[in-house]
Amino acid sequence: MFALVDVNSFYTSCETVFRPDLQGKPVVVVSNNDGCIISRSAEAKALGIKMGAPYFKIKAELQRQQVAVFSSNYALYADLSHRVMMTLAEIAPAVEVYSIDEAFLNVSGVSRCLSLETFGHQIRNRVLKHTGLTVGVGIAPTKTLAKVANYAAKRWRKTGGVVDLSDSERRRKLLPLVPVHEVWGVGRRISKKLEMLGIGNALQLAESPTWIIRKHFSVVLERTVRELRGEACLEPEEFAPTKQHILCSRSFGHRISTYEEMHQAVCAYAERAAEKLRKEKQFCCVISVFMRTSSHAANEVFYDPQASGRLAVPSNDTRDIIRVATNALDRIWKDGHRYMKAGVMLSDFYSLGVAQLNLFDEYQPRANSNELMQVIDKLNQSGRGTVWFAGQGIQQSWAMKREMLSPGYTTRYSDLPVVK
DNA sequence: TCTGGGGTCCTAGGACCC
DNA sequence: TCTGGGGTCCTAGGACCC
Repeated sequence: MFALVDVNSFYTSCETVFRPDLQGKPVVVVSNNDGCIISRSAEAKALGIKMGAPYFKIKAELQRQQVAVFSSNYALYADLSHRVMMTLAEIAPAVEVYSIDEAFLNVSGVSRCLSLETFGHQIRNRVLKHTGLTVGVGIAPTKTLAKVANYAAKRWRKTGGVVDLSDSERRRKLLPLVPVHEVWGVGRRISKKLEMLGIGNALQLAESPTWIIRKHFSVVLERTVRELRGEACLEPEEFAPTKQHILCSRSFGHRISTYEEMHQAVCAYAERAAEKLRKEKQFCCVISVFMRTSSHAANEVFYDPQASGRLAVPSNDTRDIIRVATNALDRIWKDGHRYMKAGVMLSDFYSLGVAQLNLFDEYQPRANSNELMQVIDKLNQSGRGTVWFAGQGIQQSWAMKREMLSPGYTTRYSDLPVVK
């Protein structure tokens, strides 16, 4: 039995926890670079503000409606997320963190002690008390059904934020009320196709013959259908699987047209990617770099090249990653464009000890690499950027825009809230 | 002027092997 | 008239998730 717990309007809720004056008011959070809307409070949703709307297009309207706007403050969200997950870990037998604001709990066996619904309310109360955040809880025998239950818990007030779908009769009543595009794993394209086949709600999807699904779609949707019927296809995951790729990419605060600036950005992203790689305790062989101009600029040529390079020996040393990344950049750089974004991707990972050394390898791993990287990571641990490689520059005129950033309430001493 | 940043999995098609 | 049968690996692209 699974419980899916997720925080209501996570990013905006994080902001209002520290701004009680904004509770009950329309609040939104915009993406990196103050690009588009990525989180809305219930009041903002009620005003009809759309998810993903470009901020610059609706700025005037937001002002008129007196909507509070915040730049993304990931340091804050990550910290509150961690607190939520720790709280869940105290109550539940097993917690699988699924995203920054969601976790699947394995609640098998709980019903022997107390009703699952009661358990759901205990979770809500505890998280609210510890973090000031409100969660929804959906309980069911499969992950997909737990998602459906969670949707219902949010959608209908009278549920009190907890829905238990362990009873199959209750599922038969609820599933027809759930539009097919709200089902986990059914996105825009698939829901459109399903609707053309006359499948409009979750019950109709659950009752579709498997061969029809396989004829028109892939095994992924077949699994979804089985899960909706109550047949578990997705296991609880005890350990987070190791990543296949690590990507660091950003849009720039303004368009870049000089090689120097691009070189700095690629160095900075390579450095950050290497840091993530070390955090995963992995080593990589392949480093790719991409950059692109705006796809929205109608009268400019769209240019989005990509190049990659390979290390002979797997490494997670920032110096190796930067060397290959800048080398790849040199192969794709072209003057005369206004670039809006770039990124560095790492792939082909190896764990410590399993790397295959090249028989004729003349590059031996760098001496003391491990120790040096450890020192750097430790220095940068609290508040990024204590030490860095020269390549990424000091000024960083291209750095992303975050003009409405809230304080680091829980991650920075100087920003601690003061009670007067 | 101005449109995020991460990830996953699956499939099809091509190159290549015997 | 007519050209096997079975694989693997890689890549690009498409779908989805948050």
